[in-house]
Amino acid sequence: MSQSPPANHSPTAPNHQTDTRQSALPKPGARVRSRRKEARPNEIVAAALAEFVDKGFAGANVQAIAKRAGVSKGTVFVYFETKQDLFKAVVRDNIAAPLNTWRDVTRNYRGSTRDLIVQSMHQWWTDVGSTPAAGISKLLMQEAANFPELAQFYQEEVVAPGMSNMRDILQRGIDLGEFRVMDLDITGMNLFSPLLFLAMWQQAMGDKQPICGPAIDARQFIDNHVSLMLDGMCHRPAI
Amino acid sequence: MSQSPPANHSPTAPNHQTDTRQSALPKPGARVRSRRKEARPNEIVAAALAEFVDKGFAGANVQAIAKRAGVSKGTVFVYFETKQDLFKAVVRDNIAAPLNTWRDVTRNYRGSTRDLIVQSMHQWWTDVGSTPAAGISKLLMQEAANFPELAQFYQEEVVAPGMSNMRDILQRGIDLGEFRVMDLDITGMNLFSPLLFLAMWQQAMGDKQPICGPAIDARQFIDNHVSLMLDGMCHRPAI
DNA sequence: TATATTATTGACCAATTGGTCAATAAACAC
DNA sequence: GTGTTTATTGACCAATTGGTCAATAATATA
Repeated sequence: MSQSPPANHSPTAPNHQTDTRQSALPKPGARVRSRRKEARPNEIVAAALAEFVDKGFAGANVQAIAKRAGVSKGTVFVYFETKQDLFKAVVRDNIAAPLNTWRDVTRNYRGSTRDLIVQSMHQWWTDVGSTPAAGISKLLMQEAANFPELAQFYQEEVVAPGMSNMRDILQRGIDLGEFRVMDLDITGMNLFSPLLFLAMWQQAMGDKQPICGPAIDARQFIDNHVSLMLDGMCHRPAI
Repeated sequence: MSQSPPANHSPTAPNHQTDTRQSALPKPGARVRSRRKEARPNEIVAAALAEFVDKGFAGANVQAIAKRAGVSKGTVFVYFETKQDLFKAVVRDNIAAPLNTWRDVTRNYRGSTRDLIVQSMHQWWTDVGSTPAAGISKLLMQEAANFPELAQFYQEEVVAPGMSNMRDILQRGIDLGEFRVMDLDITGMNLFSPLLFLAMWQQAMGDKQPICGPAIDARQFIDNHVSLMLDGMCHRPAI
């Protein structure tokens, strides 16, 4: 039996939990063939993220991914059985990390819920919305129908916890007497979706004039949005 | 020179302005070959919309599009020079119509701006957000980078007019003394993006539990959102 | 240094698919 | 009917590409 090469990957899902976003590509100067078994998966996943976000699943070219990772196409298939597996790894690896750090902001926060919301949103923008990881959202929006299991994974691992976090924040505001009572789920979506939309939009349009004229400034956008959502657009009598 | 077949298409852009969304597919019963020169482009565009929205540009299969349209692959290439041309036609044809009818609501409206906003948003949801045409947004979000000219077209023909309409509405509210002064562009985006997001989300996730648990009801979503944006989440003293 | 191990490679294969075109069948003119 | 026109077709081509695997070069070991 030709039980040939490294066969690193456990049957389905290799677990390289590392945040791939800033993993360096291999030094280009070196010998023609370099051996970097440990580092390979992350390098490949990082390269694949860029390619997939750029071209979508079907449009992405494995050879191009390999090139970005400084590796031959064969190597890619050593570490990932199929293009689909690679895609799944990309999604999985880029989803977990940011969310957890984001949720930590909510717990043991001392100030007003208004400030919590503002800070939490800025935090999210810094950690996710403005990073390549935001491309995952754009990507999944397109590919969800073709990868139902990934869609469900995303649902469970990102959407549900995210919504839960939003609910916690809103409930906190209600409990502290800051907010009036409202539907937590829908309000959470109303509150958060503009941010998500902006992130996806900027992923899609890049530096091309986003929405209109000058580029949207995320900080201004968030501050304005929170101000509207909390105080409303209508005139308010001075209290 | 073999100047062979129909050569219907003007060099670049055939102008079939019809709304393709409900154009019927050809009757399946009939002869094997039927000749329907006039109807073909719309049928093909309609079929292509579904396929492109489903699979994305690269993932879409021309043969599958042809099959959906009840036509052979060759016929598709009679009416559209390349797959890219077909894609452009799909985007162009599904963009123009809805927006105009939407803007008409704004002009000569008599009631309060609050009601105008509510009605306008429900209108948009009925005419666009809940229809297959909303898939175009999802589609462009993914393909914009690969079709810069289409992105610009979308920008000019949809985004800019849409934003302009939002500005008009907000300005109306300010002029009538209903709203406080605010940044029209950013507020317009804040106000509208949740709807766009919901439309794209439902396009992506279909009937799979959207966002959380039970399916989001668009009407409730819109009403809640408007209520928040106008009155705010914070307690208001009774006026 | 000599030998064994294994990560990496690139030539190769098979399947897919965008696109072509001569043949054909439907409509039309008479 | 007969002949002409033309919309439609499906076999076909060439290029692309996901995936394979024996050969190879980098280590590890002795």
